[in-house]
Amino acid sequence: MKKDKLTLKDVALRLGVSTATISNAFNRPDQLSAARREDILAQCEKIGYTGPNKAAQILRKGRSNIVALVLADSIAYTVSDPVASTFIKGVSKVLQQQGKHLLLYAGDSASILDVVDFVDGFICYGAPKNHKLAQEIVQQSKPAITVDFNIEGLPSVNIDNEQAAYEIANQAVKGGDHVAILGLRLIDSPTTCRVYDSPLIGSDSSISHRRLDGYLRACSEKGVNIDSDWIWHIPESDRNFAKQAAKEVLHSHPRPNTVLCMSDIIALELLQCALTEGLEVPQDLKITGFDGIEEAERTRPNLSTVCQSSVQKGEIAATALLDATQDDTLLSFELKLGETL
Amino acid sequence: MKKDKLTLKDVALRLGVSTATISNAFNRPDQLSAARREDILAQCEKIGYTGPNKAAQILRKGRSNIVALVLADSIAYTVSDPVASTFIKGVSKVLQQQGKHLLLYAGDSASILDVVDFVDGFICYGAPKNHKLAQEIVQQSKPAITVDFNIEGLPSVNIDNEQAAYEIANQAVKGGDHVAILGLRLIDSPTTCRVYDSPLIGSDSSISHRRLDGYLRACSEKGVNIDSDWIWHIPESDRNFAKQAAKEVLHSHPRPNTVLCMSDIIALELLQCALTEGLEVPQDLKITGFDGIEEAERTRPNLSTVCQSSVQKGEIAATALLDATQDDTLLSFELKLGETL
DNA sequence: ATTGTATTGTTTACCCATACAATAAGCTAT
DNA sequence: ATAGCTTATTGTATGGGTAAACAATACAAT
Repeated sequence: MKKDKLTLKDVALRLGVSTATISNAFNRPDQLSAARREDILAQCEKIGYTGPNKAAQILRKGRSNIVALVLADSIAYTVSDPVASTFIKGVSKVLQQQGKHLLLYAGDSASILDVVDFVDGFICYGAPKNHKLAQEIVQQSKPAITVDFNIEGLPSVNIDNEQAAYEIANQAVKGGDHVAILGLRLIDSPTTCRVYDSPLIGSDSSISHRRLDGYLRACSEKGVNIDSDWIWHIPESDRNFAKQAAKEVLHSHPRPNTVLCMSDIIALELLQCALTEGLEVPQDLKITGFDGIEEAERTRPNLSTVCQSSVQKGEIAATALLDATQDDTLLSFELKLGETL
Repeated sequence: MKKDKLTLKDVALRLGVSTATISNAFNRPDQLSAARREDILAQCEKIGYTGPNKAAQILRKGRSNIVALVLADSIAYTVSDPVASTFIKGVSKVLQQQGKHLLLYAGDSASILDVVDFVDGFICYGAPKNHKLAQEIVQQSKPAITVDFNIEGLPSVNIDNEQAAYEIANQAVKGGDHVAILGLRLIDSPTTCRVYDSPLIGSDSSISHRRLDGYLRACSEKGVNIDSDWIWHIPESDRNFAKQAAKEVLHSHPRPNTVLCMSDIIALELLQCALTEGLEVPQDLKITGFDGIEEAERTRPNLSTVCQSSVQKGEIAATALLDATQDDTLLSFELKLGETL
């Protein structure tokens, strides 16, 4: 079934040429005559040598063609998140075109040390749960790029979250409305809860902060005040957490008539809860989402939300990484005004 | 920001011990005294040596802690498929527990040659589009395991698709019903179409064949005949392809009153089309799915389907791979009788 | 004092290939 | 024929580390 793998040396011996020549035949066509090169490749094919050992190449060349995608959370969580998996889609498309491979790296891992020596670069999607991880990545000399968050020293790809949140809130909120916000990762709590006076987590540039700022700016302009009692914290964009928050909002007194949600998943859960409880949307309750996932278009009523192209984000991020771009990229977004307003 | 990376040799020189000792301090605690080991590790920490270079370790040890997950299709497609991404969830959970890393590998790639030298093993999820790929993997001496398909020479993880299909069909089909089947990857066509007399693709053990066999057995037992005109081919479990097939079925004459779908995605598209067209489910149309995805529980009416735990499948596959299990694993399934029957 | 046995640390060969300098061969111009 | 220049090929140092064989030391038992 399997003979012990041939090495470059074996082959060189067998063909009576130097190892350098075999290596050149595979890697640097300009270093030898075309005739000999073809001859060598043909012979290799015949004896079953499929090319230089990749592990050795990684060591010698210092390049593996592997790009690590560092996710905000666990892999398990990420692949089931429609926004994140769409992002991966974009990334993988570009990587495949460029002959690169994709290593998924959980953002709650202890350290990147066990891959940093061989991966060609890092794409960091969303602030890793483990802050140390982000720090480690900055320290490295490997190319790296961040998406949906910023960290001093690395280029980033993002939309203007503050502006996007402002614009959608602007569409949703009317003077005199009673507004609640269902936020993502606002405070340091593993469970869904109202924010109250808890200190906000994450840097000021985190997307949640930016979105919150945008929401508040829009409300403020309409003369609507939002007390932190009416801001909910949801630990991750998970349906169950979202559902719990949704129920709390709907059962709170007085019930808000407008709810700004920091993700479509959250908004859809809220929508479903509201319908189940017999509320009329948008008459009794206006809802906005964020992201523009496909599912949000299929619901009845369909969701009003901020659409950003996660696929494009992935493509841009991967391209920028491979090109070693140093500048931040600001992507566009657009509002989708659906039937929940 | 970054000093040139320290090597084991540098450190050995600096600490005045041999490289082997430093290596042992990191890898084989039993090879030196605890005191010295701690001293060395402390010193390393102090001078900023974080441990042996992983690229070199991969070459020398012949092990990388990277497992390649070879997907049936492109990565882009796979991550957006609920079944596949749930599977990844299971795989990644186990790998992370074991300190392994996950490399996503597209099943339509040209070859595995560019990773085979360094990955520790392969998990093949669904028959790769590129048949050569599967062949290559069998040829390797690396551990490998297949999921949702079989290939001579590799252990597999699967459910009894024939029996599962038989049982759900058995619940759905009554004597005198007019039954259609919406099948997945049955023939060699890139578009949705009726099967007619086209030759079936894939081996006899492919899940689609097994499911088809199960459906037909159940129908046959009820005295229901299904002509191949009433079997549709859908090239992949994609919503658009599914929708197209759904429409064709609903507009065909005479319209079937029972449709057996080889995936929940297909079934849900059919359900939505049917409702949109004003049909009553299940009065006018009975529908069965396959897989048991979450979304199928949330629809109204919710779907009758075969539930298999993709997470578990992933866990089992990863575990079996790491344990180098050689036996096939047959997982259980269960019927969920929802409101579409 | 001598031998035997653990324990600890070092030497050395090896993992597999690539980059670069050096050599050899072929050719032109004088 | 010789110097000078290309082009094709090879020798060798290097990438960073590990495993197995080996040497050295410490200590107990004889």
